[in-house]
Amino acid sequence: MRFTTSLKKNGDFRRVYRKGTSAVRPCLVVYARRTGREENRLGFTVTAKVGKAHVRNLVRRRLREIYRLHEKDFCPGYDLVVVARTRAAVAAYGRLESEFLSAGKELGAVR
RNA sequence: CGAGUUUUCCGAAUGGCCGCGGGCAUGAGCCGAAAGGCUGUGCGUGAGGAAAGUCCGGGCUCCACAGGGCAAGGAUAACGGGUAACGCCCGCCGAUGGCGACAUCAGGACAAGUGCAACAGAGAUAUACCGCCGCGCUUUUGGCGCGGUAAGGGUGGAAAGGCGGUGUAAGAGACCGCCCGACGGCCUGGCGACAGGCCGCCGCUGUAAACUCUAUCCGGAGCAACACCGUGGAGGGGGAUCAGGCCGGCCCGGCUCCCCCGGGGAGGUGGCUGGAGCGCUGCGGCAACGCUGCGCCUAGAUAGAUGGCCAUUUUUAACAGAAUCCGGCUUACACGAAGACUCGUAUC
RNA sequence: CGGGGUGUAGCGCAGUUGGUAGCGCGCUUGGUUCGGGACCAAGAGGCCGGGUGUUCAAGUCACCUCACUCCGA
Repeated sequence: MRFTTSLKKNGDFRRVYRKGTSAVRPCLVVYARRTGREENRLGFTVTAKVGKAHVRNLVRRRLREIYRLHEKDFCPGYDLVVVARTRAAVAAYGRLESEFLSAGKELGAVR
C-alpha cells in the first residue's frame, strides 16, 4: 500500500468519529474525514463483540485485502475508519467487498 | 466377526499469481556532514495442540525483611519415588463401580472438644407408644396403677453389632459358639502405606466439601515488572553584566542571554527469546525419569505480521491466533492413523 | 496482566446457621359496576445458568464450566 499509512492513535480515531461522515451497511460502518494530505490513513475497528481472536483477525485481514486490491480507486486525502459489525464474522469475502466499496462511494472517497 | 477398555500420534497436502512481519546480504536508487535511515532486489524464515481459561508451580525484575521464632491468613492431605518446583507425573496400598480389560476417589482425625440431624416416629444418643412379663386394686371374657424388659411392631438415611443357642417371670453380649468391626500387644512378609495370623479387651450413629484439631508448605507485587535515552515547558543553583536589548533619568533589581543540576509526562530503546530447548542412538530404572554421545537452531510483532483468487486430490474441513518465558492442570475439537488388552460367538 | 460481582416465575427482586422455594407488578377465572378503572376472592406459571461431587437431604456446601457485567495497572 504505497500511498496509505495506518491510523494508530485513539485520538485520531475519535476525531474521525466526531468530525467525519459515515455510511452504514449491514456488515460494516465506514467513517471518512477529508484531511487534504497527499496520502490516505486507514484504521480498522473490530471489537470483541464480533468474535474471538482468530475471527477478528480474519475479518481485519479481509478488509485490509479489499482496500489493497482497490487502492487505486480511492481518492487521496482521507482518514478512513472501518468498523466491523457482528454480521461481518460470518459474511463472505464478496459481500464485504461490495459493501465496503458502495459505502466508500457514498462518502465520495471512491471514484 | 461383534461389543468394549486403554495409550500414543496427526491437527489436510501440492502447485500458480497478487500481498504482509522479522532476519541476513546488497558494486542499485534517494536523503544525510557522519552514524545511519527509506525504497528496491536476492536468499532464507514466520502461530498451537490446545497459542484459550488464567487454576497451580517456577525462572526473571522491583519492593520489604536481610538472623530466628510466634501469631494471623491461605494451600495441601494414604505410602514410596520422579522433578528446579508443584495441588503435576509414575508406581503401589486401600475403598467403590464393572463378568473383565479397566475406571474413579478433597483417601488424615467425629474412639479430643463444640455444633447440626427437618419431616416421620414412642424414642435421635437415649427413649417404654403398642406389645410381653410380674405384683397390687377392681365393677373380673375386661379395666386401672406400680415395676421389669429392648426379643416382636411401625417410622426413618441412621433405632445401638448379625445368626443360632443357653438362660429367664418375660428379656437382654448377661453367658456360649461362629461371623463382622474398632483398639492394644506379639509374630510373619514388605523400604513403606498395608496384608495375613494369634492373644487380650470392647460393640462406640452420621456429618469435618460444619467449627475445629494434627502434619507439611507459603514475604508481596507483577514485563503496562524493571532499566536506559528523553525535544519542549515548570523549578533550583551559578556566571556575565568592562558584550547587547527591554522596564528606567542613573544605581540596585527583574526579564532576556550562557552554563550546570533536576524528577521525569508524550515518544523511543533494551527487557525479547539459545532454553530446566528439540530430535536420534545407547545405558540404568517396572515406570515417571535420569545419564552419555551425535546432530539441529525453530516467530519475536507494538493498532499488533499467514490473507485474496484459482487448479488437483478427498466435501463446503473441526476447535481455534504467540505478546515475558518455561513445567503442569482444565476446557474446546472435524476426518483419521498405530499399538496393547478384555468379553462373547464361530472355526482350527 | 491482576481482582471482584451477578445469573431464582413473563419483568423487577427476596431467600445465612443445608430441611416442602417466596414478594411486588403482570396473566387467567369469578365477584362488584349500566360499562370500564380501582377494589375483593380464587388460581396458573419454576429441572434456582449448565455439569460433577459431598450429604439421609443442595437454590444454599465444594470443584469444573458458560454467559453477562464492573474495577485497577
